[in-house]
Amino acid sequence: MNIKHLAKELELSISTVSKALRDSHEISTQTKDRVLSKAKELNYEVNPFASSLRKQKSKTIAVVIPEVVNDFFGPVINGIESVAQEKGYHVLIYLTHEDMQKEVAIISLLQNGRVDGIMMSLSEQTSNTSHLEELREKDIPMVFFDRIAEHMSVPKVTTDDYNSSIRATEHLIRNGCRRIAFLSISQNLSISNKRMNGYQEALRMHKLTPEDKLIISCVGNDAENKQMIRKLLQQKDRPDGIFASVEKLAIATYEICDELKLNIPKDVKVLTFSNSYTAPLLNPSLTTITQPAYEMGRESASILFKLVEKRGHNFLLEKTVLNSELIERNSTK
Amino acid sequence: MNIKHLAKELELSISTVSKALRDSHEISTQTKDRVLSKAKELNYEVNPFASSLRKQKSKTIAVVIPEVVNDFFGPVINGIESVAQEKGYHVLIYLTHEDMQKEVAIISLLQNGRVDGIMMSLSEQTSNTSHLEELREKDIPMVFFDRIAEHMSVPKVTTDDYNSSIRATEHLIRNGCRRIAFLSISQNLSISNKRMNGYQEALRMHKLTPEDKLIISCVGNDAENKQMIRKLLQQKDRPDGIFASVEKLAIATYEICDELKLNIPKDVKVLTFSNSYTAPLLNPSLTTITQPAYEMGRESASILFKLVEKRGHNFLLEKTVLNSELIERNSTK
DNA sequence: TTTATCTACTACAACGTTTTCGTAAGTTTT
DNA sequence: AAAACTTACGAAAACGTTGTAGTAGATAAA
Repeated sequence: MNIKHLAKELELSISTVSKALRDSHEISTQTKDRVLSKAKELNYEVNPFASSLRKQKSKTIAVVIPEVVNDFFGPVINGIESVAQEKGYHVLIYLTHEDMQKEVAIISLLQNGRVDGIMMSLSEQTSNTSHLEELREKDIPMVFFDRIAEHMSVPKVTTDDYNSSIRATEHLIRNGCRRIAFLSISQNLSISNKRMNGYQEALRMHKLTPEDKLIISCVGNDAENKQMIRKLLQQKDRPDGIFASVEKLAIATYEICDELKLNIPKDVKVLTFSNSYTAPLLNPSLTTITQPAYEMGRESASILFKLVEKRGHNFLLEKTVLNSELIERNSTK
Repeated sequence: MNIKHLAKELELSISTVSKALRDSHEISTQTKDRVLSKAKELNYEVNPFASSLRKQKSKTIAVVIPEVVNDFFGPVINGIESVAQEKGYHVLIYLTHEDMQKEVAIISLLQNGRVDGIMMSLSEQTSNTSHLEELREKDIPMVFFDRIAEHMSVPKVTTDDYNSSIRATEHLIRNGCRRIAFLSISQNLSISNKRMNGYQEALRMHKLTPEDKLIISCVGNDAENKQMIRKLLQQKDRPDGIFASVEKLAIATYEICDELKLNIPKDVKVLTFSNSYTAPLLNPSLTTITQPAYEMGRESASILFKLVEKRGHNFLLEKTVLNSELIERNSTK
């Protein structure tokens, strides 16, 4: 079933049918009705490739993210997908698995017009962005969210990582912590640095001197990270507070505390960025900084569609910052 | 940059260039080398729409699932994506949000050849499958996973829901439960029914009579479901064991127990199907039946690709069953 | 030497749309 | 009544590939 067949059935030209289907003013109402009903009868559907080829538009966007097994990216995708569904767009998903090589390969797949726009969140390992600059030259609209490339002139949607980290650190200080460790992930990642800067600033504001050895760079696999946390907590002058920059490090901390028979929050208070809905049910319930993940997906997708639908909107090159929420629970009591 | 331009630069015909790019034996090695290096130099990439239009293949599959904010579908997508990446396929994602109307709309989008194959898991609300039969007629390869349509002759990948439910129920009985409630989701869903049947069979095997009022159908929203669980646990002859068929109902149960000051596992033991990695950290740690989600994604994607790549493989119309694991923790001690 | 077989290329017709440019009627304006 | 416009349609040229069929020229077989 193609438009040619449909046209023959209707004894009309292909052009007329095409125009009728797209509700052109050049076609009379009766003809449109005839065409539409015949199309439904034969259940004709336009061929997306022919259409995309001709119009040079794919009605598709790509979402490039590190992983999906994660309480943050899940709701983000949800938000993106909901906007896409409203706008009649399709969503391709690509996972980098925190691997820069994979990220480069994926970006190179997207150079050829397969998608009208790209939403992305960088991998932990991404240390330079030349692959993205290259994409930039092809003029494919793009939006960064959460894990952004700070220096690129592309719209960015983030949360208030710096400020919420200050608030979180102050919360720990207020609840009695004096030696607070920070579990960081990649130093490539803007969010990791922002969060760390907030942590350090809060310490300074409260006359506590930031110590380098209290900043643990957890860039390895799960087992390696756990070993670093174990070492940290086995020291004689172990920290009395732990600020994890991502959820998986807080989970690891819980496991290590269990192993070392350290009581949370008595021996050490724990707090993390997390969107897990099981945080309130953990033992003890976990204090979190929770990001508006769904809204972030919706917001960044909306920006992308504005960019896609009318080019040259350079005034959109701003940064959108959404606020995270500090939810105090028993792990910092 | 298209193949025409590239051909002109090389002073070759379009056909020659096309064949050289696709490593045809008709082209000499020197010419191939020239073409490849020139293509790289001008960074030419083949237009996917022209190619798909001509070849009637999209190198794309669709994944249609109820939601993504969920510890089960996350790893499944991961598995699917990893196979797709190996095979050079693209992955479109569509969320039904457990809404049959949306599912129908999405399926109708996929009728037109946009994808070479479809992987799907039904929505809770899907009560009939006529929209899928229609798709079946178009001869688009399809694989069901987890939430399958039992009666359709399409390859299906599931876990051993019936058997693992028997094991889980027996575990509760062995640990002293005599009045075990089952929290079911949609009665449309094969998995829900299988799980319930396993539960009932285990009761019978142990001479416990299944009671209808101990089967709670949680088909509403979160608040409604909680209300049903609250009512269940407020009865004078409340159950001493709860078997939740999905994780969200176990979480709700935890919350209600907290509210009603009921101790898990002393007052009531709780067990659920779940893939949450925080289950061991909950208060108390949660006994789960854990499905091999990642493997399920990989397995079903592999089957789909076999179907896509060589049609007529009707011997693949089997059902693949993977085994879930019962992980005993403190909520059933 | 003639005929058959390769080798390495090219021309061209699809694939199914969309859109520009015509153009016959019919309608309105002068 | 001629000129100018509208209305409703159709022809045909893209969009960028791929694969079939064809063809020179070279080599091998008869």
